Amino acid sequence: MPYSPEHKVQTRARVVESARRLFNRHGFEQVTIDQVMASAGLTRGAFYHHFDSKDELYAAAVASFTSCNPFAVKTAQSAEAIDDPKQMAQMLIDLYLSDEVLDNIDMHCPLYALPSDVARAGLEPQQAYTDLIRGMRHIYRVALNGMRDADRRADAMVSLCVGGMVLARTTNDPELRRSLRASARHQALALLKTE
Amino acid sequence: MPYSPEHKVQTRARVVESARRLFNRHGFEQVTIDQVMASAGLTRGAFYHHFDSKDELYAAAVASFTSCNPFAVKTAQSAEAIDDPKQMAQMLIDLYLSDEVLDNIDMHCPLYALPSDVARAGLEPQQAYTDLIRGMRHIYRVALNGMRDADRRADAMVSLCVGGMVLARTTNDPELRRSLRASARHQALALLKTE
DNA sequence: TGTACATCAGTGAACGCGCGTTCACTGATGTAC
DNA sequence: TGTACATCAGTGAACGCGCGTTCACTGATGTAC
Repeated sequence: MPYSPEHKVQTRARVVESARRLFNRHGFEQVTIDQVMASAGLTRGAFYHHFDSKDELYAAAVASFTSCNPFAVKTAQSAEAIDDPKQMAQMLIDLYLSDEVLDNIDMHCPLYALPSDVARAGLEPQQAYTDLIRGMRHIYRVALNGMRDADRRADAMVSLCVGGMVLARTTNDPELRRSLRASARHQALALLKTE
Repeated sequence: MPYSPEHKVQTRARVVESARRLFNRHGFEQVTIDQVMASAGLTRGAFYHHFDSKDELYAAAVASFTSCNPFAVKTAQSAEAIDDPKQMAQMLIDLYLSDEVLDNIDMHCPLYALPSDVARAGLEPQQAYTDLIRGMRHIYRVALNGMRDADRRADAMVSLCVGGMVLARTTNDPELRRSLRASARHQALALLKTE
């Protein structure tokens, strides 16, 4: 029994994490297996000891979005236990649309990092995205609990956050990048607070 | 002087239109020159009589977004002349987030059809996107003319429309697709109407 | 404790296909006479 | 009006590179004795 049983598991996790980062930055199709393996400190050939195909790597990377994404469902699950869900939602909105996150691609949420890639991809990535969206919405629903139109407002807050960041990433005009996110943030916070 | 002078111009336009449609549907990198030319009723070799490279085709296709996009700047330019800008904005919101448009990929606005592609692309596509965003925002600004927070609200309306459609395209859950767009629509209309 | 062994993660050369690009050619068209 | 010609849009075979995948191998590791 060569190598400890966790050895392979850890290596695989390292490969998936490299893939997740590279996919987030460059998109699925633009990233090669060589790049992923090199980024994990390995060479091409080892890849097929861990995955049957590149498609299987998509699935694994996308599955890891849920747990790796800094804004993800994890947070959603503990949202109800937190002292002040409203304050938590406010922090999430501020962080999500912040300069700090926009300027650091590795922190980008997959929801705006590769939406058109996922729209064209298979069922598994779309399922993972569905979970992400529901998780984010859940945080806002908890924060709005009992208020008028809570569900509808939570939906709109998700669209505002993701829409603001998607658009900011597609334009090279600094003022437009700033303005869109500031307005999305302001409106999302207004939906959180009024009445 | 073989062929009429417009012959080449028309052929080129046909190629660009094929490219625009295919890019909108599959993304930049997933579409081959063979596909574009076949879709325009030509063969591979003719491509290089019209373009120096595939990159030049991106630029041409993206430049054509502005004029071809069913929601684009064209409309924006005439918005001020229209009888009721508010009604026009409402129609745009309803159409933009409608089932009819979601179910017909060729009608999809590039803003949500290939945002992550453009975020990774060069300056020209991003410039074309900047124009599209400004054009859409302009319609809403005109509609909100004189109202409190008009600019901020117009920004938020753009993020809501694009965000709602981006998210709807990434999930395969019918109820989530419906809910996100309905809420975005409701909230955008509320921003248009209140006070 | 030390040594031979079995296992299997990792290596890197090789293969084959697809796609962007090139190029020698064909043939449809407008013009000159 | 009819015919020879020049032009150049369009053709399709060929090239070369990159990338996903395969495969025979190497060598690091834990185990048995």
